[in-house]
Amino acid sequence: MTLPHPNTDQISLPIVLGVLGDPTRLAIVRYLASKEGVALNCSQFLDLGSKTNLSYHLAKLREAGVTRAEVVGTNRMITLRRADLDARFPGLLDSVIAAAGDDPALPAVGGHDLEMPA
Amino acid sequence: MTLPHPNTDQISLPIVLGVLGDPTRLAIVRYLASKEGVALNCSQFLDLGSKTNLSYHLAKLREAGVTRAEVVGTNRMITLRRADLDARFPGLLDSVIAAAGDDPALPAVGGHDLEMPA
DNA sequence: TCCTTAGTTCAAAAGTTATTGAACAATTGG
DNA sequence: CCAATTGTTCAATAACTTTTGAACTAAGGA
Repeated sequence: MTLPHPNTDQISLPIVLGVLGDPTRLAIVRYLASKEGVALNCSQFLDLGSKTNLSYHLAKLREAGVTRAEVVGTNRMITLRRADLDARFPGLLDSVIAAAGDDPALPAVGGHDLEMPA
Repeated sequence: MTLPHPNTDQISLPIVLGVLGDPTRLAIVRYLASKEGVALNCSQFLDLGSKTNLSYHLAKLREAGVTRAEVVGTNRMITLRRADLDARFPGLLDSVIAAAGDDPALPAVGGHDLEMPA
């Protein structure tokens, strides 16, 4: 009952960039980064799309090696693979997240501000 | 006879990431970065695809704001918009180029090594 | 056991992107 | 002017991506 993830050395730059080049997925990553250390389940992201659609986007992120999904009961607890991404592409994730933080055109999760925890 | 380019403030993060999430375009950017300061014309990239196909990819890069194309006679002299990208997304281009430099799976231009000028 | 919750899978539809060749335009040099 | 060079545009096609709803699985609680 574990989901498939690429090893760190299998993470591919063009695939990661392509996966992040979608506003919904960028919003997911941005939100995960703002809640680093906290594992979130899929329903936290329902603002960004339908359940089916999120399942699709979260699978893309997982298969690209951007996120990790752990099965806990009926939940998938999702985290950013920050250490793996930093090891493979130093500075990339930070600059993407910083750039995304400045962008008012990107969708956001919840009504809640990204900086303040609920 | 000038080609359309976005202003610096119109450069969009998801569009830039999406555009860089293609091996051919990543190779173009990597090669431009290795020849920074030098303006290249399209035929320098013919290793990466047909003339038509390169015209397509170079247009994508230009429209995303990643490159600048200046019309000089029948040539388009192409440069990286490094200063604009650095201003808009600090650190992003550097980390992408550094990561791409490590990746043996990416296509390369010419037989020539990226580090040594011809 | 039955119901609910969480999420996946499947197939279809819609939309987008990449690649190709043929035709075209603009400039340069003879 | 004529031909060569450089690159674009167009239409077609192929391939991929995104989105949807309906059906499904698996775990947990009453």
